[in-house]
Amino acid sequence: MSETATKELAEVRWRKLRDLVHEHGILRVEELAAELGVSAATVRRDLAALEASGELRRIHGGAMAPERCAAEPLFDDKTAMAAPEKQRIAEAALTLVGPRDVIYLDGGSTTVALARLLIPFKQLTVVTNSLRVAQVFSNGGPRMILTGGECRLLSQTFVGPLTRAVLDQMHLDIAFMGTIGVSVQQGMTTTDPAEAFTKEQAMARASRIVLLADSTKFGKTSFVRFGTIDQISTVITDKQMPTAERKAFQRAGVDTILV
Amino acid sequence: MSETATKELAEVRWRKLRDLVHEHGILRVEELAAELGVSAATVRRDLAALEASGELRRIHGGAMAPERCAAEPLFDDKTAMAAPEKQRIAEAALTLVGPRDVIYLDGGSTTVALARLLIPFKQLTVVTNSLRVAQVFSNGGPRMILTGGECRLLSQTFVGPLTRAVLDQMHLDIAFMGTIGVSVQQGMTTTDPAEAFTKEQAMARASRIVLLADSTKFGKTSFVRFGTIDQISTVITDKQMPTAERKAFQRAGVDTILV
DNA sequence: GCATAGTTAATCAGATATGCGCATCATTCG
DNA sequence: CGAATGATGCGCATATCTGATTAACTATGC
Repeated sequence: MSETATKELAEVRWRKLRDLVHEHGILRVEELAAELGVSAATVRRDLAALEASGELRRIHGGAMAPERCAAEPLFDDKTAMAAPEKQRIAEAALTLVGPRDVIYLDGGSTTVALARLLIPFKQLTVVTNSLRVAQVFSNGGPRMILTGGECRLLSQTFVGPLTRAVLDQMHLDIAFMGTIGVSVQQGMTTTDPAEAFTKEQAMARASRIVLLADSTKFGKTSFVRFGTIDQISTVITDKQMPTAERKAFQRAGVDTILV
Repeated sequence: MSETATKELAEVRWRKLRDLVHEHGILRVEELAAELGVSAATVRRDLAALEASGELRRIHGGAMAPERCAAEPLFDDKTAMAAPEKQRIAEAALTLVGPRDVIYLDGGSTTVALARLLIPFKQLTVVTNSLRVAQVFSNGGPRMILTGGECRLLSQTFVGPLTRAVLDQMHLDIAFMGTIGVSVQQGMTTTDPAEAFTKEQAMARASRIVLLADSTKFGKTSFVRFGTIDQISTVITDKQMPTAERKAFQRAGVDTILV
């Protein structure tokens, strides 16, 4: 309630911070510190808070506006440097695939890693809505079927009602799904309704649903739900998966593979 | 107050890297290092990360854009063959497109050339069954809808019955078609029945059908017919088009554009 | 088939950024 | 007035990034 104008309130600084990052797209910590007249430590604390509420994205040395990375062909919310976990998750996923299965590969960098491992298995049939996955197989590999639909640039996937017409006609042995967030209460969530619709279509056609999600995805909730955890047959993640979530998944009867 | 004294953030460098590779198609590590002002080791690390997320492909000595790395010999041979004519044909085709049209781009190198010209026209809707066309627009461009279907490696297109479900639901202002051969007697022919089926589906939905074919295609006949010349509204070709065919097309009421 | 040149992966050292604990300062409330 | 609460800044330990060096690998020529 007090109006001491000597030092601006934290809320005011946060607002400025949001605007600065929004305007410049990308800024380093020291620039923000100089602009706001506070120390780098404070800026880091602020950035941590704002990242937790999803208003920006922290990167080494600074911060980025989330819509800036949306404009770029970044199709994963996390930095590409988190690759080793994704690679191990993909390798574990490979063991679930039978030699002549029909499998679905959702969009996301983890499924791209899996796709690369699948190139030698020519007897497989891979259904996907991901342009990146299609590129992986464009030199040869399994039989590939693309769902079609409208291209969503951010995720490099084809989504929307048109997808349904294709997916309706097929049966899938395993659907390997990615997600933005997954939690016990909210299930699996993603940012785009059309994306969620297409994910639902694929999962509805699959005998088994396997969620590929590194541990940072757990407890997160995005905008649109596309499934609940009891739909999941198996989840493959890394050892940093929170213990609480782990127990909840066990209770829900979900096989959990930690890599 | 802006100074370039501080080193740019890694994210900025990645963005430049993506743009450079997409622009040049293929680049050496040392060229990238010089352009970005960092060491070759850093470039290699960046390339590894970007490859892991499928945004480019590494090759010995450098990196390639994904749309060029799928070096299907036949497809690229066709690209190299008569490239200047194809470019001029594409430029002529561009003049037929209205600002908010819904157009179909068939597979083939000429349609890829046209697609490149269409990138600035964000208000267009482009429907295609060509992976190459999809890759052209993957960094932004018109609204893009991919038909889906089974991937035919040789032509890098998606074909077959599944395509029908998607195409059935839409209307196209102009369908820009490629072909293997076209003759007055046999009409337009191609090598693959599934490919032909998909071409028929697209043409059936289009108000106008524009054939993009360099002069070497005339008089040739391939395996499967997918249309007759009286279905064609306009044909765009080069000045070496045989005179006999030219007259026959005129008699059939086909507009002929020679470039 | 071997040798050579060029390229890459692995490793280490230096620089920079980050997270955490603690001290300081301001504000609030008893 | 004094203690409690909370925000801020500083210093240090840790983590991450970058560049250089070297060994292993690959492609090409002979």
